Amino acid sequence: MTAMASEKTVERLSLYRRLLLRLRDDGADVVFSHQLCVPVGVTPAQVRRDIMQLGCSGVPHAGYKIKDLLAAIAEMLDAPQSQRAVLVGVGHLGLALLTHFSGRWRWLHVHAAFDVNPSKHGAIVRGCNCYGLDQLPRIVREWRVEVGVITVPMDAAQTVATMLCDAGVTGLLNFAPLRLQTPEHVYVENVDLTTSFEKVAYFARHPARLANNKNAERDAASEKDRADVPG
Amino acid sequence: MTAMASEKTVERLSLYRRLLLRLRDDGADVVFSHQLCVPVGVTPAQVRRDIMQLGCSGVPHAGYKIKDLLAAIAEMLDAPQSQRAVLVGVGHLGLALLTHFSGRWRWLHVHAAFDVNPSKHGAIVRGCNCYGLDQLPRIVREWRVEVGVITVPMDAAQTVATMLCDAGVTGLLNFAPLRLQTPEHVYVENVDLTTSFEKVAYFARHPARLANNKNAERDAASEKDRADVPG
DNA sequence: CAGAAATCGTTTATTGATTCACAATAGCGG
DNA sequence: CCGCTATTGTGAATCAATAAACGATTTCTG
Ligand SMILES: NC(=O)c1ccc[n+]([C@@H]2O[C@H](COP(=O)([O-])OP(=O)(O)OC[C@H]3O[C@@H](n4cnc5c(N)ncnc54)[C@H](O)[C@@H]3O)[C@@H](O)[C@H]2O)c1
Ligand SMILES: NC(=O)c1ccc[n+]([C@@H]2O[C@H](COP(=O)([O-])OP(=O)(O)OC[C@H]3O[C@@H](n4cnc5c(N)ncnc54)[C@H](O)[C@@H]3O)[C@@H](O)[C@H]2O)c1
Repeated sequence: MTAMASEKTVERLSLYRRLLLRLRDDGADVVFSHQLCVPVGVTPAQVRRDIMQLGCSGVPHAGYKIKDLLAAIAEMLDAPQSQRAVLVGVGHLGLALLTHFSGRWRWLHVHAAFDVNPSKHGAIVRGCNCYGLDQLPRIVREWRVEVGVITVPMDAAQTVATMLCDAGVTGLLNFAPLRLQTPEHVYVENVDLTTSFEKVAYFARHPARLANNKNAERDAASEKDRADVPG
Repeated sequence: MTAMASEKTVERLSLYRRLLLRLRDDGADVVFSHQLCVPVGVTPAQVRRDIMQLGCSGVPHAGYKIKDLLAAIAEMLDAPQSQRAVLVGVGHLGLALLTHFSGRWRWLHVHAAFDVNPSKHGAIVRGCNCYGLDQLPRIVREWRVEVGVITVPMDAAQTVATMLCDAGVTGLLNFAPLRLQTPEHVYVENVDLTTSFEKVAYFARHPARLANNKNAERDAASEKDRADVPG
């Protein structure tokens, strides 16, 4: 059915979804491409193209049905049955993530957490226990866990990543400030807060703005997407 | 002197620096482009190009002086004197960030934190106090704070962003799951953990890998950069 | 000292994503 | 029922980022 989406496309779909959910809760049934483009920071054409890739069709003067879009995005992004993740490193950051994400989604469940520190073992948040690292391979294998979240200190990150990959995960969300060496088939998403911080500091100091999602506002406001036929 | 760097370039420079610091601490004096490219996930040519933009020169066969590179990166990324940031929303995530980042850099100081909840007011971490929101405009203005970190719940994020922009910050690091509306001249870096999570889940489910920094390993290993002259 | 090997600097191509442009289409008002 | 307008769908053009290519340069080795 739908072909493989690119990283950028997946990012936008995630944003569209959150926006659509809010619109739906506000009572809207349909939406136009120029409504979606502003908060995501792209042009209406980009939105239409993304929706096309989803396999959805709109109606020229009537827009897209929000229900259809949500269903199509869910089919693309969410696991058909259910998908499990584990988190390793129940420190400041790990605990914040667990608190925030546990039980938030039906289709992606944070199944367990791990830490070397025995004082962290036991129940952490509802539906998620913390174990010693020795339990990791068994639990990941038994529950067919596909996603690993790494929130251990830098020095331990590579070891943990290797354990997770060996145990069979195929996706890693890495918060440690280094690039992990992983097998070819494992997808790694690095959330590098140090880099993000340095980026903001740099651009905050430089008044000349990069294309910073700002141009889209203008585009949508004046709806430049339509051909302004010359002559 | 050095021209404005692109977002991607700044990201790579941040990574180069951390790598170079480790190499230096291990006693190295010089480095080759193919050593830097692997952990950053690019080709040697890209590394050379970045270094060129820094205004540094290497010596064929002898590599680049690590000291020079670090100095050039610091000149590009770090504020000449000192730069201040504030954080708004001392919850799980905010506290994790404060603990991690406070006092970590000479050139970028987390000067203060803010929260609506009075129980959070007072000293949080060494060198960083927490105040009520009413103090925000005054402190940001008086200390010429340039960077604001937003870790409040989604519903409060836009209000906080507006306050910060009005008070004069020119860069925002936003952890709330929405796109902020800000004046033209303010740079916003969104750290969208929900999207990151959904991305990993998606690609973990899809064995066909995207260009995921993996090809660079091969390139560097076999040093394909050199012309393999045909005939 | 000469020739080989490695590495840099830079120009040129490639790639992939985004935007533009506009024909096709459907609602809407008279 | 008929133009009129707003909006979609999509091929072509543009753009930015990356990789390839290769001559120039320097060290190293015999
Ligand atoms: N907290 C932040 O705001 C922040 C910002 C940027 C980067 N990071 C990175 O995120 C990671 C975690 O940061 P943090 O602030 O939560 O650190 P933290 O010290 O609060 O927590 C680390 C946790 O990992 C556990 N741990 C240590 N070694 C382990 C191992 N081998 N296996 C399993 N668990 C182990 C520790 O017991 C601790 O509970 C670090 O790599 C840090 O560089 C954090
Ligand atoms: N914690 C995570 O792992 C995580 C993950 C994804 C996204 N986020 C986002 O990060 C933000 C913070 O998450 P959190 O887990 O730290 O939440 P939290 O509830 O633990 O902390 C929020 C803090 O903000 C304060 N606050 C509320 N309204 C405020 C206002 N108007 N002005 C100043 N302070 C205010 C609260 O008192 C609280 O201390 C949220 O937007 C959340 O969606 C967090």
